[in-house]
Amino acid sequence: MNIETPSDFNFQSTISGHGWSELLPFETDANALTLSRVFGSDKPVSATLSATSDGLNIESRDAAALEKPVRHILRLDENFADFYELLKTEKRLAWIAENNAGRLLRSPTVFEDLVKSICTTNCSWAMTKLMTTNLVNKLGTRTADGKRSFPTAEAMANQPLEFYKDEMRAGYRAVYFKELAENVATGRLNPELWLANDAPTKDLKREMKQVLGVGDYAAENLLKLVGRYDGLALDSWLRGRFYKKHNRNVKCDDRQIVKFYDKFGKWRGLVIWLDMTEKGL
DNA sequence: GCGTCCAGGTCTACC
DNA sequence: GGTAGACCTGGACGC
Repeated sequence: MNIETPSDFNFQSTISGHGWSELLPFETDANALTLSRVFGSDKPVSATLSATSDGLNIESRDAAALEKPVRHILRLDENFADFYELLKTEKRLAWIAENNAGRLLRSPTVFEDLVKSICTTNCSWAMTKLMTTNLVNKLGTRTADGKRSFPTAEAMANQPLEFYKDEMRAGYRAVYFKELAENVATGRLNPELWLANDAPTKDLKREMKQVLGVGDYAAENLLKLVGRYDGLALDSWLRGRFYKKHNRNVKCDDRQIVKFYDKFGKWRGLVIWLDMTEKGL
């Protein structure tokens, strides 16, 4: 099944724009230039996405039902015209609009992005991949072709604390996942509402930080994934890249980094991410 | 082989 | 509101 995509959509840029495509149930095929994953959990179905000359192909036994979640994860309905217009003020960032970069791959649910964001905190990327791989492979629903879905909050809530320590290898984060899953499964917390929340970003960020394990970095990363880019989501990796690219490889205060990107206003979080991930750095 | 450090931070106690 | 110290894990590194 083929679906239309915006004229400024770049499939490869979207799936390789950040590390999410490396985390199960996402899988990429560098040779075939495809993105695959299992959608849904009650009746999980596998799909493989690839760019075509006039849009995007969804290869799945239930492709029609997947158009909405596919549009969501690839941000096909998000408008980046203002962002590309703003970038015209800075010649060195022209490559972003030229490559139609900026759409950051996200999960079908905010819950999945929330769990994964916590998995990125205070550990190497290898550990993040290990934790998410363990979670999906040990708790996800298996499809007919042997793939696994991302587990539901209910499935996670049913697991004892030991699962997160001994099976997922989440260490001290175990209590975070257990509590989060129970809160979502019982309806005390509904992260999906953050997508349509029209409160000021600072208020939404404060709400996100109510979740145990979510601090400034994780909250600002989540804000980007729900379409708000005014937080920088500074972490050690991003700081290191900034020092190298813009400060002669010398450490500096976060306030200097914030000041550097302040002129990009509500898009500053996206600008710093793209600036720091520019090829050749 | 062993010890130390650190990585895509956060929480709590304390001031 | 700002800061110090603790916190799981596993890979990299030096010895």
